[in-house]
Amino acid sequence: MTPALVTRFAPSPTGELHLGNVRTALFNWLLARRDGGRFILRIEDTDLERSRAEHLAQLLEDLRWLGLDWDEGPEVGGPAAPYEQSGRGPLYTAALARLEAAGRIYPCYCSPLELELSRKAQAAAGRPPRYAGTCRELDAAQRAAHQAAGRRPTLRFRVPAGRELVFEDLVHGHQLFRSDDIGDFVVRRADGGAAFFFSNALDDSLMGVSVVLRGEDHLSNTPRQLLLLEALELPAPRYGHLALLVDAHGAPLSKREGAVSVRELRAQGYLPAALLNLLFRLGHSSPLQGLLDRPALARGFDTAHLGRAAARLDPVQLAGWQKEAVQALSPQAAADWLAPVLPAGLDPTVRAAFVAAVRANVVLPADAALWSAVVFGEPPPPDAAARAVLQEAGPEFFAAAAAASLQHDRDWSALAAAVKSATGRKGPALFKPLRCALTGLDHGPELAPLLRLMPEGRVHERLSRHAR
RNA sequence: GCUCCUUUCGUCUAGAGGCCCAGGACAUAGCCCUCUCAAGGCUGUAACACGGGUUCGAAUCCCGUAAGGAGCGCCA
Repeated sequence: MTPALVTRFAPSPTGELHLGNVRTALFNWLLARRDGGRFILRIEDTDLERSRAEHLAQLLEDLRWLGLDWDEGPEVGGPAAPYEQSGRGPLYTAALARLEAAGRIYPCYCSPLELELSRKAQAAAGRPPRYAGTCRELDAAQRAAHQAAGRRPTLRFRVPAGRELVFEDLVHGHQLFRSDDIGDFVVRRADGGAAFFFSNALDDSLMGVSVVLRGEDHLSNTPRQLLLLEALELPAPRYGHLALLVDAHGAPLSKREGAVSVRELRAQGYLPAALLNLLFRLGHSSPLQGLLDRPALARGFDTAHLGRAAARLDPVQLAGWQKEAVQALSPQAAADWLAPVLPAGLDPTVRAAFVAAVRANVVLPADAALWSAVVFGEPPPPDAAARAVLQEAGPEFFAAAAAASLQHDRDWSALAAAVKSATGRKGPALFKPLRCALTGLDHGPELAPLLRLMPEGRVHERLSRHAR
């Protein structure tokens, strides 16, 4: 039997989840779901300084909102618990002891300042800024002297010389790196905490992760992790390095580009389906067209179709998927989605009618808020285009319209017919001024359903305003 | 600086030597529908970074160049 496919998402709770991370999570999730495998959520909170409990809570909530559920991880547990690295110290200590016994690591007493200076000197000499190996061959007496001086050492991995590290990347194919290009790296910090390369690779192996889809920024670090796992005699997962996501201007995604955090997008009213469908096609292609639900996305996911070039996050494409997602909402879901911008305590039947009338014109709830104001409250003052139309029609037109509206309140076709016979206007010359007077805009959803929902007398009031 | 990665319409991408004077989606333009807008339908504009090879034949293979990115951290 083939071993089950196990993927994972391993964020660190140091900030808000952004679309780049979500895409990584999504791809791993899709892969597991497609193959009936397991999806693990592991929290890399070894940086106590920056990891925050509220970030973790938000992270879990954001993932659940998106529908990316995990089979093992925080709040659900699993055979490899705990799933927060902050609770896995003993595992790291044990693995470090094995490396120590095998002579694969050594204490390094260099201070951050010394290392910084060393890197600068190397850069100035045109050499790669790598660890110089200062503490590599210290004898017992030298170590004792450093200890006596009160220095707290880091532990470094002794990178073997002359090795070629080879692996098959799921995205980039055959990869070859030379160990001679890699300096001895830190596996345990001076404060006793496990370093990223170490804990990350160890946990993947310990948790039985079989495929790791991660950002391309880890590609050239992969040989270190391979070396580590080899020294530990642990199996390595297969890696696939995803091209990075860049912002609308082609610059790397960063915190300063505000609108990419999931929380913000959610607050603006973007739907999970829109985000998921956009991300599914960023750096991944599929012959499948149109809006797909999560099971369909999973069925259509294929690592063979992961792209190698950086993908640009285009707000216009996001809006496109959002439109599709809005159109695909059930009437009830659409009503729930728009509820926050509608008057409180609105009759459910009225609410449903309003949502049905307006939804084709709505991308975000803020768009519906405008029509809500038009129907249930006070519309914004006419814009320039509407003012021009109002002026062209003139007060006599609206006097006739206002008079007609007394007989035909909230009945659009009857009202229009009456105004038509009273004024002789027809077509756009008839409808446009009425629309502008009623809504303040020269465009928008069909008027008939909108008028039916308005309070009694409101139509007359708005038409009268322009009768002078 | 060194190592590695990347480069097809505005954007996301298809394309794994002839099926490609390059296909789809979003955006955009026009038309239809229509009281307007949106939605929907139809039609159109628009791309192989550049230069050399290899080959009967290259978007696809090789080599350079350019541009962008990543890594080389006691950050994850």
